[in-house]
Amino acid sequence: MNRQNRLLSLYSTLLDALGPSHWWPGESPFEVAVGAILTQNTNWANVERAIAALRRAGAMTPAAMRELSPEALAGLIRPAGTFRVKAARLGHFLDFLAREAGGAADLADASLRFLAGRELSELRPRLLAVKGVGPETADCILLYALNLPSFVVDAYTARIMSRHLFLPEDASYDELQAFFADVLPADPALFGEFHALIVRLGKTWCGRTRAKCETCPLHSLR
DNA sequence: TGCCAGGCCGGGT
DNA sequence: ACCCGGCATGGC
Repeated sequence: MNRQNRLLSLYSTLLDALGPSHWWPGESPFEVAVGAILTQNTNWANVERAIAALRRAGAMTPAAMRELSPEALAGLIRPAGTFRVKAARLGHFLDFLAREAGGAADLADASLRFLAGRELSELRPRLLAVKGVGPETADCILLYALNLPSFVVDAYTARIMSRHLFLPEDASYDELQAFFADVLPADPALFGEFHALIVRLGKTWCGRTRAKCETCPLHSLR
């Protein structure tokens, strides 16, 4: 079986076992992007507390968040962990948005409409140039906030590909991304659902240790 | 009680 | 081009 068929077969197995994902959880493109930064190396349950605090403070638009002092922003996102680092990273992302926006009106709502219609090949390098936005965060923003077909790779992807499809454990981000993107149709809905399924599988069965490996829905595929 | 979670950066080899 | 320590909360 070729790579495309193996990946599509993996995809249907996951979809059958877990059902559709309804991802990324978020009320707006801006909130999705904020969540992508907050979830770096962090449990999503803690990110939700931080997002709730930002909403309560009325800070879930670029303009409103920019009004906060770094200390105030850090205080609101404290439950997400590494909060001083993440407050600075959100600040850099807000600066990026302000540079890309056409005017103040663009920053007043959470739609990020002013980024719609850009080319993926132009936008990705610009996001990667933002301090605190690495490849996974950039791809999450591109895919889930802006609906552009950029395949997202994370720790679960690396583990699952190495354990179930025998890719090298030390495969790089770009290699893993190309493994999917080179053979799958560049469809944001497919990319989004595929990554969501991988994370949901990973949370339950594919942690750093192999404790639950035996009961994984993919175990029979090996 | 440690270990872990949907990474990334900066400084050192 | 890698390798590593730091960042930090809350759950199991």
